[in-house]
Formats: sequence, structure tokens, C-alpha cells
Amino acid sequence: MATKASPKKTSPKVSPAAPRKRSAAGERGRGLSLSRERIAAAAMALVDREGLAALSTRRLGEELGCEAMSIYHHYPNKAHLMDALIDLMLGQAQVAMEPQWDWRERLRRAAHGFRAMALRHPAFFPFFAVHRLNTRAGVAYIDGIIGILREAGFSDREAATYFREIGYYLTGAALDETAGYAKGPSSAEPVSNETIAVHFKHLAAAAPYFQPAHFQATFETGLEILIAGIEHSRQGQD
Amino acid sequence: MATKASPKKTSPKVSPAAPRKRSAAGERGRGLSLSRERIAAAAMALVDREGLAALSTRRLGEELGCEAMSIYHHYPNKAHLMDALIDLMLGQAQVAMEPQWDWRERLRRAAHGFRAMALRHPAFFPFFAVHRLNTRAGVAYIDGIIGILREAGFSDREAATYFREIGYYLTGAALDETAGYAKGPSSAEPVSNETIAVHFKHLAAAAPYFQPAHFQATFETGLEILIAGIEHSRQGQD
DNA sequence: GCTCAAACCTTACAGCGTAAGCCTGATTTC
DNA sequence: GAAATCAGGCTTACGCTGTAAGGTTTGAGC
Repeated sequence: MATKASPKKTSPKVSPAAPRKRSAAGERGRGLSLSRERIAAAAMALVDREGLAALSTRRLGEELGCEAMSIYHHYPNKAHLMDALIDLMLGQAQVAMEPQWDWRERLRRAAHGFRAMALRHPAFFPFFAVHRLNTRAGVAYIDGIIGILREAGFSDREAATYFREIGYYLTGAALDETAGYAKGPSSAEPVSNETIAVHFKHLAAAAPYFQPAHFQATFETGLEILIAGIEHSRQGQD
Repeated sequence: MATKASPKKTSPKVSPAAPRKRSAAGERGRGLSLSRERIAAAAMALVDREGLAALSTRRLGEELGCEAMSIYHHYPNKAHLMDALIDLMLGQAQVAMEPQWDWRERLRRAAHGFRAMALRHPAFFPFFAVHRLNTRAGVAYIDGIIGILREAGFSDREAATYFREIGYYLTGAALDETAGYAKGPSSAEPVSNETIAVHFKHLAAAAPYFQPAHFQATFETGLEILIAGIEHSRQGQD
């Protein structure tokens, strides 16, 4: 089967001297070769630049200067690669905790770190949001946040409950702020501004405060309500 | 009229007596013919039954007893169909408001209605969550919630802010409760329970409270914190 | 120089959304 | 009653997707 049995015995496809995109052949085992880290970084860069829909194995291979299937040598399938992107992203949510901060300040910083992470990769966050964090890094992150609450003196049950409630808020907020970036190639045409102005007065009046300029303030007041509410729940208890 | 007209006179492709799946030919213009409503309902049923990934035009056509392309006669593309599903779902979030309820009770009921809607179609909600509600029904729904806050005496700015904050919470909560249903065909293997027990003590201790049995209580306490916080913000203001 | 495994490439396949065009039966019009 | 129109389907085909299967190159170790 090794014999080509066709007139084009040597010239494979187009030009025999076609230069490899991957610079020189000798670099394969070197720094420029593929690796899990380089693949994940390129994938995230591609998503950041062109959106989630642009991330296909072929397109990513193009970006890396290799064929699509070469990626499968480092990740068994695309789902594993996506998990690596989630981990990559989650690493950017980490905030160094100063020892003098109390639990409220720690929660506040962690929350802002999470939001900053989402805003750094707005096109990827919607994917992040709908996938459970069950990688090791994800579990470690969750454990850390719960630890803040436990060290503050909350019970296991309280820590679990308040962790979730804050997580709900953070996920929803980041999703809302990044939703515009995630849309696929096409969707139905939106309702026109004129229609809103005529038929939906409440929304029309509130619309200015839905602009990105207000995102930060909205996020912060809601977060403070939650933290204050959590604190208050403990004071009312003991 | 019940004559099957079985031997197709032209016999185009394979077997001349191939019976149409769509029962009788005469039913085309009748109640069993396609319509936007029937297509959307079948699509939602399919997603409920087999998950988001199962919803393809071909599969849906199979479900409806027609070819995939027939759907395009009623929806210009799949994005429009998905928008119809969003509207269909959103209709189930509506709650009849009693006049004697104050704004807190109204918000509470609306929030529970939203959650119930998500839980009725857990496999579809993750799609719902990452798409903006810019259909007419979606805009009307938003307008209604903002109206509750405006009628309660909040300013446009406050109404916009609190609407969003509650929306963040609701989206995140519903997403978390439904996330397990949305996963595609395959994903990376999760972290084992033994690993969690050994390395992540806080999470292991909190794990019992992450079970579905606690979802409702967690949701409610968080919601009450938000509503109380919103109420408190007004009292501190005037 | 030979062997071998890792790293990468080629080919192929089933399934996706959908553009383009065809066919058919019911309704409308004369 | 016959012809014309047209909504409501069907068929085919195209470029895309993830990935299974197997072939080819490369450098290291002997």
C-alpha cells in the first residue's frame, strides 16, 4: 500500500517544495512544538478575538500552524480542551487574600475577581457559565470560597447556602454583562427602539441605566446587599 | 377519501409503494399540517425529552413527520425557531398578580414563577440564559417587572438597578439548578468524591447542602435577602 | 545505521444548517 | 369545468463540524 500507484508518485498535492507553515521541520520537538498549554492559550486567544463560534479544531490548527488532528494528540477530544479553557480562565479569577481582611472584604474581593475574569474573556464566559466546575482547579476554587465563610464562623450549612447565593449572583451578573458577545452568527431581529418607546414605557425610562456605564455600580450595590444580608442573618441568629 | 392512493404513479426513487409517514396526503392543509406553534411545541418536547443537542432540523422533521426543510417554510432559520422557544418558555413564567399584593410579594411571586419556568424545561434553560430577551414577549416581560418596582415608588434608576440585580440572581440560580441537564454528549471526567474528601475539606463538609433537596431553601433565603435589602435601601434614603 | 515511539498528517465519515430548486395538491379565477 | 396561482411541502447539494482510523515523519537511544 505504500506504493502510490498513481502518476504523482512523489509530488503529494500541490507543490513539492511547499514550505511548512510551522517554520522549520527541526523545531518539532522544541519550544515551538505543540503542547497542552500552547493549544489552550491559542484557543482562548482565538475565542477572544473572533468569538466562540470561531473555535473549531481546523481553525485552531490553522492558528497553531498544524493540522486539526494534531490537537488530538494532546487533548482526547474537544470537551477536554474546553475544560482546559475553563481552568485557564478560572486561574485569572484568583485574588491574593491579605491576612488583615475580614470575611466581608474577602468575599468582596473574590467577587470582583470573578467579574474581572469574566470581562477579560467576554466571548468565552457564556460557555463557562453553563458548565459545571468539576475540574480540579474548579473544585479548589470553590473550596477556597467556602473556606472564607467557614473561617468567618458560619456553619457548613450557612457556608454552602451563602456560597451558592453569591455564586448565583456572580454568574448571572457576568452572564448579563457578557451576553452580547456570545451570540452566534445570526439571531432574530431585535425589537426596535421605537416599539419600546411606544409600548413599553417602564423599560424605555429605565433604558439609560441599562447601559454599560452603569454595570459596575449595579454590580456593586447588589453585591453589598448580599453581603450585608448575610452578615445580618448571623447577627439575628446569635 | 380514505383511499391511500398507494401506488405512486410516478414512483420517483426507491419503492413505489413507500407509504408516507405523514399519514394521508389529504391532511396537509388540515390540523395535522405544520404550523409555527406545532413546530415549536415539538421542538420543546424534543429538548425536554432528549436534550438540547438532539434538536436538529432533521431530527425535528422526523419528530413532526416531515422533512427538515419543511420547517424553513415557517421559520426563516433555526435562530428564529430558538427565539420562538424562548418566547414559549417565557410565557410559562407569567404569574397572575393579585391586586392586594404589595411590591415585595409581587417580586417574590415573579421570581418563583421564573424559577418554576426554568425547572419545567431544565434542558433548555441554559440556552435561554445566554440569549438576550429581545423578542416582543421578552421585552414585555421585562417591562412588567420594572413596572412593579416603579409602581412601588422606586425611581427609574432604582427600578433598573434592582431589576437587574434580581435578574442576575434568578438567572444564576436557575442556571445552576439546571446545569446538569445541559451538558453535551461528553465532557471531561469529574473530580472523584474521594479526592474531594481528602483534599477539599470545606467543600466536602458543605456537599450535603449542595444536594437538590436544599435548592428551594437556598433559593428562597437568597431571594429574601435581596428583597429585604432593596426595601432597606429605600428606608435609608427617605 | 537501526529501531522505535512520539508527534504530526491524511483521509474519510456522519451529521449539522441551509441555499436552490422542484413537485403537488388545494384554492382562486375565468 | 379548466386554467392559473401558490402555499406547503420535498430533494439535492454545499461547506462546515468533530473525530475514528491509519499512514508518515522525526529525533533519540542503542
